[in-house]
Amino acid sequence: MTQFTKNVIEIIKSIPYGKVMTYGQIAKAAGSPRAARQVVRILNSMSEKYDLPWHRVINSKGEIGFQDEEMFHAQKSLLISEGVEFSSDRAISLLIYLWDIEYKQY
DNA sequence: AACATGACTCATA
DNA sequence: ATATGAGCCATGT
Repeated sequence: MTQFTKNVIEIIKSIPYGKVMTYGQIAKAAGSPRAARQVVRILNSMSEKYDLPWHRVINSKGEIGFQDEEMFHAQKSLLISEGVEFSSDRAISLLIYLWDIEYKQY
């Protein structure tokens, strides 16, 4: 396991209930600013094994990234159950997204 | 035009 | 079988 992967897993696990982070932000915080795609891959292949709160990870536009309808609804349901509000079909509300913007200060 | 993002996809170890 | 790096490429800034 690379250090980057460890960091990514740790960071995703640290996302609080009802909050979200973006792929790119996780990559940056894990030490590899342009590795958003690797974060995607890690989520895809390791979410179950490492018990990650995968539903709290979204794209840089504040939207759910899934194309697959089934997965899209699964993620949306989980977020709604945590009190996350949506401003449109795919995008979460600014209020929740602010946490990610704050995180970018670090 | 250059650069950033990305629930991709593939080859390799 | 799992983990990793990298390439393709559309979309948007």
